[in-house]
Amino acid sequence: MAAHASPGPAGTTIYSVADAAGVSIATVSRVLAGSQVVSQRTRDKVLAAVDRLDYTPSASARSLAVRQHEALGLVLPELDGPYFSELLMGFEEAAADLGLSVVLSLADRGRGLDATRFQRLAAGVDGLAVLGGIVDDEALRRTARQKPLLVVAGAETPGVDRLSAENVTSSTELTSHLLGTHGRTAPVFVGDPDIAPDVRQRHDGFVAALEAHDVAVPEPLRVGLRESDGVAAAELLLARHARPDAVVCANDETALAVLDRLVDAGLDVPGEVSVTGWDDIMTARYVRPGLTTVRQPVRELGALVARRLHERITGVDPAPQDALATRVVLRGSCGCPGDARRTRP
Amino acid sequence: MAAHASPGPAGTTIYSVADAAGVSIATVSRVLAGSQVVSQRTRDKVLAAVDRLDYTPSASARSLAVRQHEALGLVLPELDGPYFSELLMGFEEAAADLGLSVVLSLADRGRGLDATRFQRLAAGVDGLAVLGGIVDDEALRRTARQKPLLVVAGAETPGVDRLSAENVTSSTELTSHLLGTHGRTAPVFVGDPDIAPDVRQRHDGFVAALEAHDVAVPEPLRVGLRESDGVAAAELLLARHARPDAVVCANDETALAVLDRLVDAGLDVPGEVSVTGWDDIMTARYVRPGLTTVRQPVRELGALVARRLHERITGVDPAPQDALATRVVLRGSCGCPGDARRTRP
DNA sequence: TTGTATGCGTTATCAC
DNA sequence: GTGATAACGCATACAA
Repeated sequence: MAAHASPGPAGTTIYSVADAAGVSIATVSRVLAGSQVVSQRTRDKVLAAVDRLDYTPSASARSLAVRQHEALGLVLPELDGPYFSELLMGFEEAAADLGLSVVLSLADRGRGLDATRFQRLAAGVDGLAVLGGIVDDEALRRTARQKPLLVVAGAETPGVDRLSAENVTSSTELTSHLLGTHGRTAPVFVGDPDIAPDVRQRHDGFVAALEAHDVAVPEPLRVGLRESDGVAAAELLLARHARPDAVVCANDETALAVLDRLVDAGLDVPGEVSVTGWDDIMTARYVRPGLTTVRQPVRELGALVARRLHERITGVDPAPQDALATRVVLRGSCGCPGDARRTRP
Repeated sequence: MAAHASPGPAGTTIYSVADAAGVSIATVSRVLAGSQVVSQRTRDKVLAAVDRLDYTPSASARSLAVRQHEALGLVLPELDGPYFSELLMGFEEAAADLGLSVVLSLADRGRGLDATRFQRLAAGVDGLAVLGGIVDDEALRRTARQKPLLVVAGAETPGVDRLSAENVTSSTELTSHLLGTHGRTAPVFVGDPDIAPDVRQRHDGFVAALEAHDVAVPEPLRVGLRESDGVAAAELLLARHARPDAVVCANDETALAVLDRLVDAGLDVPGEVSVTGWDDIMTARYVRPGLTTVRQPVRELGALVARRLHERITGVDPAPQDALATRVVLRGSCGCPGDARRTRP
């Protein structure tokens, strides 16, 4: 065990330092701000005092004075899986490079983030990014009127900017690959388009491909995005009289579970049925057959979001930005010559 | 596209509200604080004004006044893999429940977090948690003197509290299982004990088991914790004249890579060689044979850290806390009847 | 029940 | 080059 909260130099303020150095607080402030006008001699005195007293300026006092929090907010769903980690990493790194700290808020799956917490978060930052579908539109618009706000991978909302990775086109490409190259004729989409704008767009792309190939569009299997949802979907699929010959899943977690459950039930993947995912998480490379999926530049997206926020905060007019390009990654689960070895990122 | 930074009700302060409601700022403050002394009539007037003006109190002004940031800091390495996500989730959730926000700082792998950023972070929170091995001891001690600081899964540092999951005992248990149940005689440890206190403790447990079984203790294979490090380790192992019959890896990422590479090279796992990991990440359940590993209550750890920090901030004397218990998860890769189906969490 | 006045720790605008 | 001093926006002790 160790020292409890401490009597230490806790109450050290700019006044203490000024006293100790025999100067005014203005001078201390100047020195700490790196102003060039102060003489070398004074500077040294001040720095010595700062060091001796172990002084750190109060962040809130500073924020209050400069009218800036020098912080960015980020609202994410409970993050498991690499998607959110990556997004967060990209965001944090970019923010740090800009000298901004990031305050993070995680929403409970399902419930979303309540307006109060959201507002409190917004109050402590200069701008914030919110993953699509977590905060309701009304709260979003209200906040957007107060400070820079960006919705990531979300639905279009009047009055609020957004940024995301491309979905529709690559989903069409992926599905067409299944229909064309692998001659699939009865594909099904696993995922609930209403659960998230991403999923909706992926479904849209799926539908577009089917229509282009004159294939009847089946109702999507509306399940969530977790492993357990994939298992449930697989059971449903297995119970059907007419089984699909291709399962296009909304993300890798569900796809992996489906793949696994199907193989388990004795089906030949990709012989009888193709399975695809979305995200290209680590496990996608390790399973056999390797999971065909779509890779998104998630980290870059996170970084871009932070930089864009900063631009808006500093008043720079941000250049219009298209959705970030994604890439279909072909492995064995769709029917491609599943290289036994996996494709490295 | 949407509204740029906005002329909106940005400069709305408690004074505006007071004016609009025809009361003093003290009353506004009271209403917002939920004080019961104010009359219903006034309360309504104020609330109406707040709503009409879309007022949100300034976080920094409030912090300055109450001398509290109502925020917790968390310093993590760049988080990939579920370990950090889980820790973060547990931490954030507990913090949110306590009404605290969390500001996150990610350290570049290797370099650690520079003292300046660390200090800036510390200045904006009431207490912070740091993952072991990221910030140097000196900076740690200095900060610990100023405000509650907790090191998670770190080395013992005089004057700094810490909290972690159990490592040594479960590592001994795991290794003994290899030596006893599976009759292994030439195990090797993959991981650098100097890279992190966790790894050191796992190695310590490994060594203890060998000594208890009168097995010569080999030099550990000092590599990092990423997949690529595991690949490198596997190559090294494969090149040896005398190959080990058990590979105890410091975490799952490296273990999976080792497992994969070994199987690839034609070795029989677990016939010729056992492979084990640590963490029980998702992929561990999906590979064949399933990866034997150790599961840590990471999320609980994160939550515990946040609560403990809060206790110390509020002056509660925290009860002494042992390391959190971990659990060995036996799957196929050690030689156990690798249930083809995986063990669910 | 409500209002007045002061302090919180900085930054920044003036003078000197 | 340096020092008073006024904001910054809120909480709160004290009066009324």
